[in-house]
Amino acid sequence: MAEVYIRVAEEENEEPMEIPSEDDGTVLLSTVAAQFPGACGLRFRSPVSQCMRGVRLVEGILHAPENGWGNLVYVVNYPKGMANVCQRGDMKTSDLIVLGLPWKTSEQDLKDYFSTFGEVIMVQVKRDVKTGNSKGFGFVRFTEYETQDKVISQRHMIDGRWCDCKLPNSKQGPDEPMRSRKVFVGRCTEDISADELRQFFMQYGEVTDVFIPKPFRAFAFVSFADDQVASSLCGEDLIIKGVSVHISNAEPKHGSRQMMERAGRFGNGFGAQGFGSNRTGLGSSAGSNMANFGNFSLNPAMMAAAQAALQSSWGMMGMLASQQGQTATSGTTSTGQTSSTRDQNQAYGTGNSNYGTSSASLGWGTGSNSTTSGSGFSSGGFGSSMESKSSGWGM
DNA sequence: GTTGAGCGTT
Repeated sequence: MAEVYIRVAEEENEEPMEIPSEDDGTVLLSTVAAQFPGACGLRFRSPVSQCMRGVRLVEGILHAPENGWGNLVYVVNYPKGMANVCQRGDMKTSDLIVLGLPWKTSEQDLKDYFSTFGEVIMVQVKRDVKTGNSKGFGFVRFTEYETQDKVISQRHMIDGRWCDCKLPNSKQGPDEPMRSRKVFVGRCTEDISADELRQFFMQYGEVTDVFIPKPFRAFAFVSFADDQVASSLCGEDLIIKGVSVHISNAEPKHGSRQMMERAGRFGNGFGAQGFGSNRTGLGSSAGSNMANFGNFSLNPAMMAAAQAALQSSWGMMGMLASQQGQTATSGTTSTGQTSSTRDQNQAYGTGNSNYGTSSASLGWGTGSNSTTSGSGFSSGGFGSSMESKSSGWGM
């Protein structure tokens, strides 16, 4: 079957957009989502029953109804609660970090490249102060928010290497609740590509990042725009390309700096000792069921509540934050997928597909509570535990 | 083979 175009619209009566099918007549959900970000499926009104019908979706692939796609208008489905949620961020531009630059790339190169997207107001290549050598990353800022959005949503071939542009850690939503939007995908096989993972998981909600370690290690990470989507999948065994993968919560990445910064803002050295201890939940050490943090302690009731709320350590941080009457902050910075390791020099966009975060300009609820402060917990007792090795919460 | 790179001297 040859490629055809099918008509897709946001609503039944809106003007449809034509999107292409694959050679075999199926349509990729990712193709739909490219035009309708966040889409998780399609439906159409059956000429026979006059009812809305869902289009069959298997692992990211939409299959035509019995008599082909025809001339019907297909309506986009969004994960529940997701329609129209998108655009509420403040539409201001901010610096974007550009990761993966070739050593040789200059600021002029950057400017030349990014100017093809829109007006550039700043570029930087970060260099070693002594040697003047590029550190392999830089920053760029655009005039138009639209441009920024576009640039974030795709990968970039700059001087022969694939680069990712994203919001820098310092700009990442400070008011986001501290819940993980990322899941761990265990038992992956090598033939499951990042591309396929994205297409597959898209059916549950907007996917913002896919990470597959290289070399192959039989697991992956998938990030969603919505933490509820992530947590709803945890514990499930899903079949992808006939492979049963296991979904669990992503543990805090070791050695993440932004979380340590965050933890600092809570006015104490939390991140480390007690809560950090992975897998087992609260690492309340031995003996008493009073977890002791220096001269601050949690009573058993709090511990119980925490235990209960605890799918991942995130719950705990959230709880602690709300104890202080604050919204917890998230340290999420999905590390974008960058293909090669630096020194395998130029694995030029090798097959390994990686994505920058998708456009997801999910507004970080503007303003509101300040993240500083910390009255609640300061107590001088354990600020020092910061350097403990379990202290990375950043994702 | 079940837990990930890299984030800014102002």
